[in-house]
Amino acid sequence: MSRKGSRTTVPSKPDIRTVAALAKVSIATVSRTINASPAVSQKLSQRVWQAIEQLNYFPNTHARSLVSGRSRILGIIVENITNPFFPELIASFEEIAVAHGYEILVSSTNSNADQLTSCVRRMLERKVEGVAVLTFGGEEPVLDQLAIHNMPIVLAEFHLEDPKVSTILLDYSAGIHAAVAHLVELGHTRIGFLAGPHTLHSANTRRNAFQQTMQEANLKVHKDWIIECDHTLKGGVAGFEKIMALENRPTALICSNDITAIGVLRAVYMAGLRVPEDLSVIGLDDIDFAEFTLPPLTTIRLSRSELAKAAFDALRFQAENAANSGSTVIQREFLVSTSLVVRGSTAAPVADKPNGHAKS
Amino acid sequence: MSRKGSRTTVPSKPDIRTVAALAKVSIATVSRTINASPAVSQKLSQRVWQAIEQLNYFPNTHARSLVSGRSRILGIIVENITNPFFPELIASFEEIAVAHGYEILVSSTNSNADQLTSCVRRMLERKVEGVAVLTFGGEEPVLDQLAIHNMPIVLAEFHLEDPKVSTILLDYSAGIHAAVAHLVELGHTRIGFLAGPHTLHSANTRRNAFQQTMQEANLKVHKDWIIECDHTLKGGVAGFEKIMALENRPTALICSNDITAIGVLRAVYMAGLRVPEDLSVIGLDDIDFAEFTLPPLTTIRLSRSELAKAAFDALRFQAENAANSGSTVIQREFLVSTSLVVRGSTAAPVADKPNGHAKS
DNA sequence: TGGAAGTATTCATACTTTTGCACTTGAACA
DNA sequence: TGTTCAAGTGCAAAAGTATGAATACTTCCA
Repeated sequence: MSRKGSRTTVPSKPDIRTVAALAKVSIATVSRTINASPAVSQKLSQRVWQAIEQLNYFPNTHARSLVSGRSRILGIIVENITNPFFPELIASFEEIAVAHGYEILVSSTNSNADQLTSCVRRMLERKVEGVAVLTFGGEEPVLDQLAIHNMPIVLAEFHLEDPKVSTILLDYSAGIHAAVAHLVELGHTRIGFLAGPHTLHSANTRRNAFQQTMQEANLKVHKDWIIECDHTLKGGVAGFEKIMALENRPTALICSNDITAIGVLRAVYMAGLRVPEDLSVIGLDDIDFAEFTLPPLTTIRLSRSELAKAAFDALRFQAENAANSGSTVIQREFLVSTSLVVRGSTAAPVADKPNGHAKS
Repeated sequence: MSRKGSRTTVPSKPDIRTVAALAKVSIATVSRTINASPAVSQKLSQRVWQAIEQLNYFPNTHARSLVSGRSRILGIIVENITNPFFPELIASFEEIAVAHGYEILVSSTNSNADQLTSCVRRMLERKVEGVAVLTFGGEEPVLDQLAIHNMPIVLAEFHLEDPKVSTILLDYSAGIHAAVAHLVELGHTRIGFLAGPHTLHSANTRRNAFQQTMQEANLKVHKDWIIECDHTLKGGVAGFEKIMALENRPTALICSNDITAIGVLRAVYMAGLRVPEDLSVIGLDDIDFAEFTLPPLTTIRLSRSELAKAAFDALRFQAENAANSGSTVIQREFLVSTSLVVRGSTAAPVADKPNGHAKS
């Protein structure tokens, strides 16, 4: 309705010109003031800021991005926002990003290739300055789309030979090592592992870390004691049923994620057995909920905030470097560690019979 | 580095000019083609689309928003993304928005006024076309910021007299009515309610709905049986402890949200009692997790997808109306209903003693 | 007082797209 | 053949900001 110049009754949408007029300077000076350019004198700067506040002005980000080529938006793609692991991650990522003046664009793929394609496309359209792909799946193919456009990317647990791609390595060994040590200390030697789907990088890394740790501890891992589940509650239930079907059962179970462990908790209860008396259970992730299960879950903590920070740093290094015509060598590998949180789902095994009916 | 004209080896970032050149038309025609203007002939349209695909071109959204004044971004502000209620809501909202060509900006306030201010500001800066404020809290003051800028807003359970503000009413009565009927049918007459904090609109509406339903069912509600909690797991535990401290206890408990109910489940177990034998428990929300508690939680379902749809519709009506110089009257009130989901946390009360030790 | 040497400010252009208006073209009609 | 009209295209001016180059203003010294 009202074009420029018709600043009528409503004080709506002041632009940089309005500010310039009020402060009696040129728009260039206003722009430099806002961007804290050292080329503007104290005196003027003050006058300009005063005008800005008086008008309640803020710059139009679209115009800014258009001319500067920088959107100050970061993308974060997760597998499924409904999985309690991710909201915490997103929250941390948002907090850090906002603190550094970035906006974030969240998208979940639901492990669906089409959705991934769609959100990669949308991020490209919005000209994000970098994308954190924290799906833990094997979506490399689609990532090419991003790489082609020379977009900074950060991946978890997957390495890609491209100068714009950074990697976050999750060091499970510390946490798993502590978990095994904890179980051994309690007297366990028969320790099983409920693995995640072999299509997930993270699941494989976790399983490998477990096997290596057990080897180092000189503990034999029975083949039947490593069971592939699907990282869901139902998967945990199914996994435990497979354990129950065994002649020769483990007395402790480490699960590839907390959700699976909670499924096991449920299944044990339904089978009329008890955790931790009849079976010790350890999860992985330490989602918020782990503290409130029955019994509270002993678990290997994977810090979402550390992960988020690593992802943000990786992206920022790239973005900032790109902005400064950059050719400096930048850090492209980040490490996030894990640790054990002992709660109520682990205890000493019953002495003799290893199949859970010992006490009777 | 490379200004316009230097389209070198790399086929990066084709712009509308590139397309126009390849299709041998003016950029205006390209623009009209993309925006499906009827003024462009079939023949040219085809040629243009071919060029677009060949170049893998997509328009610069920043330039678009700058000139058109429409960002095609919607904001959604939630209280805490870590609360399992919200991710589902966000996921639904995102799905609908993306399907309609909108992008979404998510932000959580963590019930912190500063954070709310900050994210309102950011949304204003990014020129979102509307904001869904689904915090269920009492943040009216800050909303002025949005209203001042003539921003379409949709609120849950709160009415604001502003033509740009729409409201979603949550109809708890259906669900609560069914819940009470279900309990009565099982034989309960002594029904308590664990309310949420009185500072939350939603908590008040829920409590009121409960009281009214009870009145209609001719059931007396003992004052002590309505206890204010804080919608957290710990709140549920604390609430149950207050119930236990009573001489005269209810045999069934309806909780203002699922998290509280899960806290009760835990507290009951710790007290050496059992759900549902010693106490029937009903939640509200039906978060994903409710299905997997021990026992599975009977709860009043509040459909997140319906809520998301209502929020999106409200915003779209406003945005579209604003875009078309609009003066048509638009719908500004939306209703979302609730329903009962019966699972394992409800059963007939024990016959005599109402204090949970009946069986002994 | 004239001018050099900085420093502070403004000018002008660029970023990419949309859109009102003007123009071309060909057909229909007198 | 000349005129009118409509449909289809193109031209050019926005939109709000950033920034290199050019100019105006200091300050200081000879």
